[in-house]
Amino acid sequence: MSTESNHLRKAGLKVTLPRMKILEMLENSETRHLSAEDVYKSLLESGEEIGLATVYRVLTQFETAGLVARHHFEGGHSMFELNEGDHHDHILCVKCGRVDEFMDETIEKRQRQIAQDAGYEITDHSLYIYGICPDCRGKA
Amino acid sequence: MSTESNHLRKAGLKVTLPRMKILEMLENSETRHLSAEDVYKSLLESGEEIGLATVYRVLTQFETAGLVARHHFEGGHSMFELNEGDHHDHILCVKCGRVDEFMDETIEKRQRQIAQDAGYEITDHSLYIYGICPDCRGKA
DNA sequence: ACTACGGATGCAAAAGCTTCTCATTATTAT
DNA sequence: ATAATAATGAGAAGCTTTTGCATCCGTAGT
Ligand SMILES: [Mn+2]
Ligand SMILES: [Mn+2]
Ligand SMILES: [Zn+2]
Ligand SMILES: [Zn+2]
Repeated sequence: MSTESNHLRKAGLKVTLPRMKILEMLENSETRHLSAEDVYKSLLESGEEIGLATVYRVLTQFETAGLVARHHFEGGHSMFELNEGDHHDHILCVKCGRVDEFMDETIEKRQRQIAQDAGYEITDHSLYIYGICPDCRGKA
Repeated sequence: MSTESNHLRKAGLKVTLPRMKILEMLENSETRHLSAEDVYKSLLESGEEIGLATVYRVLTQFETAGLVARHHFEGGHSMFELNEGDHHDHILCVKCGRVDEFMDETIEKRQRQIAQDAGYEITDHSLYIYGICPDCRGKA
């Protein structure tokens, strides 16, 4: 029993070839953050004939199961990353699309306080910092 | 010369009826945060025959001119609000869609520090807190 | 006030991303 | 192995947003 099959079973999902391949893709990808299209194309390149609709369905199921996190970076389309349990936020380069991660307990704490002050029961939050990355700052 | 026409002229935009009406709509709307569709429908209801494409074009021009701010709340579509000069972030109710605003200098400061530490030249940021608002917490 | 020009508008078509439909196929429990 | 049930693939459809193009309008100059 591979680790992947166990993850799927634990999530209450049948172990199918598309789900296994997509999970492997997310685990082994160079870039942690992938669009559905990215996953689909990478699978095609590695010879797997998996439909785009299936990629979308499976990623949504993974999200529901807590296996992946979905992000809405600027540009409209969803980006997915493997959920390794640790919450973090993102800082993105507007020139080259690079994505870095960070976690700041001061910010997290202030957010909880702000929600409380406003009378909200907080369920989630998203914080994106946009800028020009070190590599892109050099180039004209 | 109305205030609106001056705003438009100052932004280098011709004073046209659609632009005037859209600007008025943003100024007088009950809810500060509107989608393009919201603006379009409200204009129809008040008897103005303005095309949806024009609403989108004008809102984008207003954004470029700094007259409005565009936000990407969860759900995908863009939301617009009049830019009153003051930066602020948002806390939204996932039940009823209510939107509240806040500004926290501690968070702003930490964001600048995080960008600097990562070597990024910060250009922008977006922070959304999601939760259940005071009104919705009572109801089952 | 009249003209001429360039920009603005409206409509319909198209684009881009995502979801849905449905016939076919694969997985799981027995 | 079989039956019951869920998953898949292909394409159609859905939504928001953008674009092409003919027509219209605002503006600057007369
Ligand atoms: Mn991440
Ligand atoms: Mn606001
Ligand atoms: Zn970069
Ligand atoms: Zn609410």
